[in-house]
Amino acid sequence: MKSQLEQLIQQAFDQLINRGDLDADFKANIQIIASKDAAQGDFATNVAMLNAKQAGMPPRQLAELLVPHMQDEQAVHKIEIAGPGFINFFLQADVNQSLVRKILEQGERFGLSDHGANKRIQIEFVSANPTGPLHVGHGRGAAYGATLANLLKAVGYDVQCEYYVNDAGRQMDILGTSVWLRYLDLAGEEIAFPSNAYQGDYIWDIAATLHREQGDAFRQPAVEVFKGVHADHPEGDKEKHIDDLIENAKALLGSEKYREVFDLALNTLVDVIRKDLAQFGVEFDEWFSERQLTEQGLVEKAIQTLQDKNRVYESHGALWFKSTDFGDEKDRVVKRDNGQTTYFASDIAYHMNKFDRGFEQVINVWGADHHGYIARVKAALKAMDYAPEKLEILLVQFANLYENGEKVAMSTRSGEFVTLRTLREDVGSDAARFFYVMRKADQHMDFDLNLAREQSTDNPVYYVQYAHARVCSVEKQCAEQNKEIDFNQAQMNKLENSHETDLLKQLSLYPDRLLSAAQRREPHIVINYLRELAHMFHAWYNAHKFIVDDEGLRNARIALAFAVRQVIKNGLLLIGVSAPQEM
RNA sequence: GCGCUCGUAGCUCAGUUGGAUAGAGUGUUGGCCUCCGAAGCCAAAGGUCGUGGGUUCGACUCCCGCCGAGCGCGCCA
Repeated sequence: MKSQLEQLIQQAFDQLINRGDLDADFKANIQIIASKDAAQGDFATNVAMLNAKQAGMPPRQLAELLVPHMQDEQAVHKIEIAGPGFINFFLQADVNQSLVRKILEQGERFGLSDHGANKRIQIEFVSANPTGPLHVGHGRGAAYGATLANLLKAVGYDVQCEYYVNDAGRQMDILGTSVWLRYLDLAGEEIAFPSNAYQGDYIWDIAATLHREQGDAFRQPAVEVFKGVHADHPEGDKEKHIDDLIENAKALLGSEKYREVFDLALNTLVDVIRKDLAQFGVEFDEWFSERQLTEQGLVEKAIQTLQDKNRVYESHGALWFKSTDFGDEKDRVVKRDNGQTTYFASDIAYHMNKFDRGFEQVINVWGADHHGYIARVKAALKAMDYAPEKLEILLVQFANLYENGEKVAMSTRSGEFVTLRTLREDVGSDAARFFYVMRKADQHMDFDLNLAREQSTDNPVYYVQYAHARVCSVEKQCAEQNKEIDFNQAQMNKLENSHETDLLKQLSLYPDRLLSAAQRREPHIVINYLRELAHMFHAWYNAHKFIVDDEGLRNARIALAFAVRQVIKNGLLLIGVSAPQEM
């Protein structure tokens, strides 16, 4: 409807230009909004004000000139000029009535569009280090990313979901060594477990697997393991302590066995993460390995490319990328003085690789604590002559958990964190997905556990789901009362009370809201829409009986109720929440 | 100190990218089941949109200062 009105307005401007009322090079700026108040029609435009200056006349005068040229649109019943120069459109009543049939025909396809023109777009999200199970902070990124991916698919993009597995680097060495130390403990060695190692119980589990499958094959005497190792905290430096242990582990085990322990830990955790996400309704098309970048020489290639373009220099034995030339606040090391490439170097190679794989648009969903990296990654792309605007970095703020009015304290390293699994088992997948996406992603949010758990009126998830279940219940009632549902008998023009016209209008807005949510990367728009729709439905349900004797009215109302149910289901599906028949 | 994000009802948050009288949920108060599911509905009350300037027909929205909050500023990942 909006685009039809847009055309109508453009035509009116064209005619004014033809008549000479406006200059030939006049370019109209057109905006249309859905009116909030029924007194202001169904849609309104502010074109008269927006273009008044360019037209060289007051807004109201421009509006008076435009309106006579907007008469030949069937769907429009009445056009009014109001206030400082708003033009309000009142639609014919039957415009939205025919919409109900359209929704019922299109079913799950209602609301979808081909706006994205099948453009290839990649969205990378979660990408948590596989050093432990996912926690509730990752959950928000997972829910947000998955919903955004669904939205982009819904409006016609060819979407690929990717998880970047950080399976290289020091953190992973700490993980492998943590497992090995626990294993040594199980094998009977006296082990003082480092304060900086991973403390969680899952480390014990992996160690136990290793011990069960390999017996003492990986055992080394504790004296050797701790030989020449710096003291741990608080007497010494915990970072040096763990680094020394890693060195000893590599030396004592040899590269092959070390890799075995490392891979066991890695694979176990990636598997745990994958299953966690799957049970949360989040699936990835690709699990992209960081290690693979190094092994295939892509990191070296990236650095070489920068070198060829003269974007790097040496200083203090390290290799620096001159990112300040591209908007970063300081230059960054890509290769350390010990010859190792940095995480940032991998990231450059990774992003090059994304575009080399042919994606026209790339989206990264990052935790907000990473916002400092945006400038340097974009700088790298610029330096490589890739278009930095094709990389979109969306930030997700952390969610603070609240229970009984108190903030739940969390810290990853100490092992005191609430896992995503725990949350899901606690409040349920539906509530978790709904709550995470309910708030704008770049805002801090308070996640109220008590509320999410609650199966009551307070909980907005149930509120929306309940509307869906209620319609299902009406359908059942019809069967029980032997009232056959026959939409051919429906007299849609009998839907004339304000609840019904409000609902019809709300339904008509769905495709537009979906598009807007996708374009703005703001899935919470869909949730707000569904809450509004559910509220209008509940109000209607309370005010009017659907199963009435008048066959024409009864079928019309049931048709409308079914349309509402369909749209609620479609919307819930997008955010990964179920639409139950009963609850 | 510098940078990023933010400040809207007692609380949690929206506000259609600058539009008409700033909204919803929750909480408080009071109503609505002989009726298709009360996990619902209706009503009241609650605001100097942190603050002071600026831009214009028009500002919660854009610009600047100040106050306050969170995050980031490694040859870690």
